[in-house]
Amino acid sequence: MSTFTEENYLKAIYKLGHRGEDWVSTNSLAEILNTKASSVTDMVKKLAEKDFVNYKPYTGVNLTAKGLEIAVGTIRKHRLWEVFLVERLDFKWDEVHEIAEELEHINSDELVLRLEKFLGYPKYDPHGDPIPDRNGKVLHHKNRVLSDLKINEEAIIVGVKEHAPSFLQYLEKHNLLLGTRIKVRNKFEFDHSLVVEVKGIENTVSHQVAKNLYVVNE
Amino acid sequence: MSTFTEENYLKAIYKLGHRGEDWVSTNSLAEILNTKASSVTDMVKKLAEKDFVNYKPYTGVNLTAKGLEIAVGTIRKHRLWEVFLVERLDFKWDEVHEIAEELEHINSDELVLRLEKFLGYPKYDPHGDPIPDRNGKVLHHKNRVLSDLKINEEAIIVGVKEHAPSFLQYLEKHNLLLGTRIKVRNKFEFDHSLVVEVKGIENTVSHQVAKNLYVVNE
DNA sequence: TTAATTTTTTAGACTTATCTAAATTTTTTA
DNA sequence: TAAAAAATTTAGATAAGTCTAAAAAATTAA
Ligand SMILES: [Mn+2]
Ligand SMILES: [Mn+2]
Ligand SMILES: [Mn+2]
Ligand SMILES: [Mn+2]
Repeated sequence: MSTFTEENYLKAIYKLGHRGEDWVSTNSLAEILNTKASSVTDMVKKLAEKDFVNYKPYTGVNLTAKGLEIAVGTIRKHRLWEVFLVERLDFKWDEVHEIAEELEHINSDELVLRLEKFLGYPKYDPHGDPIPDRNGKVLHHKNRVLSDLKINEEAIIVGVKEHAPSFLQYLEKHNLLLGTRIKVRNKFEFDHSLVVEVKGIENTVSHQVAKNLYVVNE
Repeated sequence: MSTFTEENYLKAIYKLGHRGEDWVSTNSLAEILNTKASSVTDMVKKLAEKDFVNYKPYTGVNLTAKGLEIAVGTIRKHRLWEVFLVERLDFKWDEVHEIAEELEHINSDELVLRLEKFLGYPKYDPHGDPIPDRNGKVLHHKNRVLSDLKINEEAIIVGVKEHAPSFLQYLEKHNLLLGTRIKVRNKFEFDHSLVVEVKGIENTVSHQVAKNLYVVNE
């Protein structure tokens, strides 16, 4: 069994671990968990004690198989609940993250399985993030972002890298929702902004926005 | 704001307070909260500090308006989630209590309102218990139990006083689900058991069962 | 390659919720 | 109404998770 706090630490380690480095630093964890480095050191020692992480002093931590299972399971619950909130309770995609942060810690395997069935076995959450299956398998294929596209390339928006409500609201206002087909009309060297065509209308998009939108061709 | 633990204490005080006494004792709380009397004493002092309860040493506690609001709000959430689990996720009525014990602590007013709407504003939970409305109003009218009926009286089962899964499973096996019309055919002085007619079939029911089934005439 | 800076850990303290054992108060019994 | 029993509170500890301040280690810069 794992607590609310432990699940949040494991999830954070998972997310940082997938940003490239194989050892996640104390400081980076402290930052995304809104806590202090000294608290993180204490906590990761306890997680190592329970065999959820490997901990090397002054180097960092990474997940054991046991820790990975909990982290992915928690993310699976988070994303399934987000689908429920948006598709069944009519929440907007920028309103669900905080609530899902609580719901993800409800522990009942049966509940998750039935929720998943009720929702029709969704593959992605409202932000385009893949939902791990019951065995912990996760699809990973969102490698390109809008700013990677060349002039005249066409693509479809499939996800967001940044999840801040303000960003999601911006996308909604500018018709840049998931599933939208876009074409790059122009790119500017100066500030890396680009002009995209959305439903026949041209729009200027900043680099800040373009690098946070996942796209696929066709 | 109130924590998981505080909400459980307030809910317990509410339930015990509605069993007659105006002051709820330390020991009775310790029993239903599966904790020790000394822990309860510590906790109720903190609750009094926050103005959730009135506390009189050696006498007991009762809820303030603030405490009552939290208690009823928590019960409201619990029962709405139970409806969701049974009606939407196809859980059986004896499987939902433990999960609802966790879900009831998710704090988002918006979530509760939308869940209630999604469920079609149910008035009762799967065990026949009334769901408090958004203003904290609760319907209370389950005064009679099966054992109160006289011979030849007819009634409909509308709720259970005991919520143990084993009792609920017993009722299911014996066709004594909510909404069932029954008629008392005989009553035995000796052990207070009674014979009831259910869908044309006669069944013997123990006093233990009969006193835990809420009924209404007509 | 020493000095300065940054990162990480340790030490000691605090809060919440719990426990056991002992003390105190209330209730019951004789 | 005094003694016995039961209920309740207090005292002192513990575990989880957090903090600040200080020490130690690692990294970067001169
Ligand atoms: Mn989210
Ligand atoms: Mn999401
Ligand atoms: Mn219940
Ligand atoms: Mn119920």
